[in-house]
Amino acid sequence: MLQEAFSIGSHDCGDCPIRHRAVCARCEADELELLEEIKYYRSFEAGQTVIWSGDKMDFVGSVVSGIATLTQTMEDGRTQMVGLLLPSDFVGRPGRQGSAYDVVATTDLVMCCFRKKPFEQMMETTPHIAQRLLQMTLDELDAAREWMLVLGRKTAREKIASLLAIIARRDATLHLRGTDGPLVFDLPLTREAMADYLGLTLETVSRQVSALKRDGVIELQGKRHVTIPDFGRLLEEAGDDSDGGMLA
Amino acid sequence: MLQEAFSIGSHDCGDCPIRHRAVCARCEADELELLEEIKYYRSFEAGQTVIWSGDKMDFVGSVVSGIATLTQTMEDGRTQMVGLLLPSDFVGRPGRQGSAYDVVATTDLVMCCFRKKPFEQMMETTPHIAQRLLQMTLDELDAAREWMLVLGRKTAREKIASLLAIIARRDATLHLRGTDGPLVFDLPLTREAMADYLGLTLETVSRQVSALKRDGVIELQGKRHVTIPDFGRLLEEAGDDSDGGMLA
DNA sequence: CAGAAGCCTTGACCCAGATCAATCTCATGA
DNA sequence: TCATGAGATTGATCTGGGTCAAGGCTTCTG
Repeated sequence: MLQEAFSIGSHDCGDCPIRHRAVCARCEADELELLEEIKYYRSFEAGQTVIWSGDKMDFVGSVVSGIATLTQTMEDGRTQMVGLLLPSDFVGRPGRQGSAYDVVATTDLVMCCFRKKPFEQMMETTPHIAQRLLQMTLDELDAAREWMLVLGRKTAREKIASLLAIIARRDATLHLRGTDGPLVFDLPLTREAMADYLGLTLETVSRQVSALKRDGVIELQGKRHVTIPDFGRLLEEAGDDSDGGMLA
Repeated sequence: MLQEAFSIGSHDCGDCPIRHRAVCARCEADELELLEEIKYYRSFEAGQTVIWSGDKMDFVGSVVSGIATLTQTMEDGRTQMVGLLLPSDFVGRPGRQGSAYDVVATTDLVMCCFRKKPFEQMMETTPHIAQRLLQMTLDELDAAREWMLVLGRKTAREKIASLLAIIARRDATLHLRGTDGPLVFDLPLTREAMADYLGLTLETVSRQVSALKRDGVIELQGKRHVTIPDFGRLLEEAGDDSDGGMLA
């Protein structure tokens, strides 16, 4: 648990099959020592706002445990979720002033933070870190662009299926499982949060979830426990034979 | 013109008021010398595909002149534009294998390219470059996320206004003008391309452009020459008092 | 100059998803 | 135990934007 916090982001070290793990002793040893000195922890309760849009943001950091959402809001209240932060995800922009989004804790949340100034200085003396952050940011950019396709061109049913596929895949890789057998996981989002993610209303989300359940694409125990009997089928429903990279 | 090619991306050097310029002698002198040795040029005609989704991508580079689009396509043909590449924009992902999108030249296009391997080696020995790329990628990520709000939550009219605002602003800053007086520029996109950008059909784009014209928000000479008499009014129509950062 | 090919515009109609509203479920706690 | 309230579901109805279709405007080409 403590170990996780040493990571500055999702994992991707070449031949290592593990991605999205919060820690990998082999390739992060150097970062670990460097970051040790300037790090500290912050905890948030479910529902708490971690960062307000427009905040100064004097730190960067990564999620240790829990889930947070990244949202943008218009003056009239319309909101769009633009990212989901899961354990090992990085928050903040070295070299930039403020935040453009609200970051809200969806569950209880622990973050490992680094004061921004020292972190930036460290980036200059440790090229490895800048490159690592670049890789992570490129991944996020790919994910955001993939999501643009979902938002712009998919139907409500496809949107729901896409979101479920992404969460299911991420959950599976996080637990070092493949996507062959049935997948079981807990939905970390309310219907309303899903709607904000998908550019829909919560009623439409509810209807489409019910429809997917009725059609046997998913099974529900309660409102949050989801079973995907056939992941390939879900991908078809998502209109997506390729990868659902969001959160990747 | 040749000078522009030395740049590896949009400009942002602190107190310098110039952004989005392709070159800035002051702060890029070091990059210039380093990159000189491994760069070469490629030209494309309007309509040509620069990179196919899935290509190996053995180079990275930046746009010198002309415009290209970044698009994703579903198997059934639905397409979503996920980015617009204007002069000084960077293309490619150091450290990554292939491209996830199609890159298509919208106008005649000149790119300044660097073979990927040497470029990556150079990144390791020249931390400045990785950091610069990180800044650019963070900007792109912000832009992509801002666009997610447009795609997910805005009406057709607001979408059109948002796109026009973004192009107008980028055009103004590129020519070192403010956004106070009337803005005049050429639309670099067909109605169909706009539709692909906005997640709409070309008919809806046409209707809403006509409506904005009828309501005096924009003026049109021909189909492509646009005049924005009041930029603030346009931003209101976009549902957006803050910045339209896409392409920023 | 005529014809053709690309774009663009406009109209008529339709439907997926929004909106409005009622009800249900279930966890919490007095 | 029951009241409370936050989420979720479901139904009825409406509407913004999609779909289909018919021209219109330019720019090439022969």
